[in-house]
Amino acid sequence: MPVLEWAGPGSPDQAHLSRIPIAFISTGANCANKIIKGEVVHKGPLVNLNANKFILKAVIQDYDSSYPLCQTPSINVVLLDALAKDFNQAVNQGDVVAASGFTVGKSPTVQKDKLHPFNLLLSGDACIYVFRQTPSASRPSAVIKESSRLSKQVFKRPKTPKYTYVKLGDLKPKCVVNVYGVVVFFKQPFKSRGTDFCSTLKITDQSNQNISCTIFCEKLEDHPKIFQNGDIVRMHRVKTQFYNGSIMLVNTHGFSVVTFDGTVGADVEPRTSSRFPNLEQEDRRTVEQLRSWAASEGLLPAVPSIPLSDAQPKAYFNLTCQLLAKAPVDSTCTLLRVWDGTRCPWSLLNVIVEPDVMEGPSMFSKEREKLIANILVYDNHAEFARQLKPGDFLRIYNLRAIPGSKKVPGLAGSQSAEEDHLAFHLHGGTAYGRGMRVLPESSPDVQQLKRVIEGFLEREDEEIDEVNDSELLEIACTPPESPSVEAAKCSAERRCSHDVQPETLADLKQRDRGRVHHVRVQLSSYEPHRLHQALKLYCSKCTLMQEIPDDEVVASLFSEASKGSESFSPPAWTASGSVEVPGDSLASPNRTLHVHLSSQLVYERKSRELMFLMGSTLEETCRLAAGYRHIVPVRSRGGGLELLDLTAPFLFRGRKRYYGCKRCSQPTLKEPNVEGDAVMDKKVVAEALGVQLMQSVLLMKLELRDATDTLEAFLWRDANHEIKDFPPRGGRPSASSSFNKWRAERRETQR
DNA sequence: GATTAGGCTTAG
Repeated sequence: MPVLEWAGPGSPDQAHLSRIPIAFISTGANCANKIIKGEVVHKGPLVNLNANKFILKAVIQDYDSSYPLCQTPSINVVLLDALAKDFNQAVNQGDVVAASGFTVGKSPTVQKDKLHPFNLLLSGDACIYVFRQTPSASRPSAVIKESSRLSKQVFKRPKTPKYTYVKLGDLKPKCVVNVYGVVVFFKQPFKSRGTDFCSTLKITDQSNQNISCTIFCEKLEDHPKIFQNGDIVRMHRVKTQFYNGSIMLVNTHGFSVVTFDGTVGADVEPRTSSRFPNLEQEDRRTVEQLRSWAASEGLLPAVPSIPLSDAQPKAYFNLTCQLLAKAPVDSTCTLLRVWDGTRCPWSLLNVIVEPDVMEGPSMFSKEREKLIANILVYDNHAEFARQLKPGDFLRIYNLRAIPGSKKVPGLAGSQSAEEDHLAFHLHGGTAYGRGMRVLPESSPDVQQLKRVIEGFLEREDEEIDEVNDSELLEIACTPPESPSVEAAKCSAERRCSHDVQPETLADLKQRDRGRVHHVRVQLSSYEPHRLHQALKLYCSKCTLMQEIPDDEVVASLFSEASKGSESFSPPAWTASGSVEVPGDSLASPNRTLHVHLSSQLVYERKSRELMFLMGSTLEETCRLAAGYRHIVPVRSRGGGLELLDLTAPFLFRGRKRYYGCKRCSQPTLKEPNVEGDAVMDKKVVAEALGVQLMQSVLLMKLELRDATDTLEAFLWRDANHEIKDFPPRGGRPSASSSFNKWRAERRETQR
């Protein structure tokens, strides 16, 4: 029996089913023709046991406001198979449901969860009715609206549950409550040692009690969205506990939180991930009362953060800024290049990283560089920084300005920071709320920041125009071969010096191919917009151009290759061994990593030169690549070993990856010839493996236009660097595929 | 399926 929607007037307890309060449920009670009704305060994941066998656990809290909230009975509900699947699709946490046709069993978890001593089992003929708050807007497609059983019944829209809030001075131990409070201390969510993220905050209200709260949630979006002290939080279903002699709050089943700006007079805009934040007029009143009380107590800081122009040496401060670019420095440190439109009066530390590891522009105009602060973020924050994108607006908490730092890490390890320079560090750890968060564009502080930045950009544009004009004038006035009066007059053009007559695009297209042309055109578009996306793989043998595969694709090829558990015998020239890698869950069981080394190299004590690796993930391969000169991933197939699909790199060398051409390679597993003093390199390995090595090249596609026609042009040449394990995200394939098409046509016309 | 943290500066 599927999950049925329950909408319209009436309620199931008026039908042939009579409602039984959750408190009365027991194995002795007659539950035939009984219905229970309540709110889903917890919805567990849908677990697939095997083919078409599913289980889902939920907790339903009695839908009866006559109980004090901390005594309202809740019961575990176990749903099986089709019903579990339908429930998973159609019901959300917070929905009100009714259930019939259930059986009652003893709850095996009563000692731990302190919920109802019995649980409900729903399968087969059992039925769940869902009440929808906004039936037209959010009806899930899986929900079947009417059925023979439902059509006879008329249901009543229940009243929205009315929440009561306990003042922080009235908290009693071991109760589940709803509270409001003004934030006086907070930490952004950080990864706990368990499975969840943890938020720590301290709140207060008119009763002048400071109450510590700890929130554990797996998902970041379920955590309170606190931007600064003075923000107001409303929390539903937190439980009170005694710790160190005082009462504190921890979230419990059905927890939800809404945060509001604490500024008197600001809009009462809820910050929440909940689709139905359930905001009543009374909530607005409460927020406004707390705001004016907090203002009178001086709880809202005068400024949310300090601009770069006011940064003082040795001080810790909060910074609101925009991320312009970022780059990993080493495994524990990431560089964030940020600005807030103001200029720090101290000269700032310059951190040098390779341009190709920089995400975002690697250079800015001279004027803008003066406003950019380099921030080194460490440890847990470097990990968080991975998910940031250039353009994001950030608030960085407890940032430290360090004067005259002597050393900076990574590539610049030997680079000494000059005296009197100011370095910005976000140290590891969360002490004093240290951390960062992305602010939404709608936030008033971001709006203010954008105004300052836009003011700078406008001035910069004007200055660039002036610079360009004068540069062009200089070029135009410098006589090339034959100075002409006309060239000197025309200051807005660059001229080339060769003597091929310009022609129109329409004419050019009529001409035979293979000639050199000279055109005067406008650039109407180009791609890619980021240099790293211009990096492609190119086979010099067959001229195939292809995109660097996405890390996700490569990772899936590795995981696919590690699944095969066929028996195999490694080539006779190898020395082999294996390692058991413990799996971290049922879904990822133990794996075996097989390592094959060349016996010859082992004999010559050069075992770190080359390793054939089988059963590893992409991540493990990258990690091992730090300790081996060459790593070749392999898989078992047909009783032997073979290379992975050539979409994946066939060779890892340190952070560099090498790819083979799918068309031109004839992969085989042979021992590379490294006799005597021969040096092993990518070419030796590729040759032994029958792989046609692909080169890395830069390719840009330009869309040219003049009055007569348009034309695609390719700009390409050898890339001066090799492919490293930075993610080639967002590279659009169109440039390489249209390049391939062009080459194919060109070959056709040359025949 | 319980556990996580329980503010209070890194030491680059």
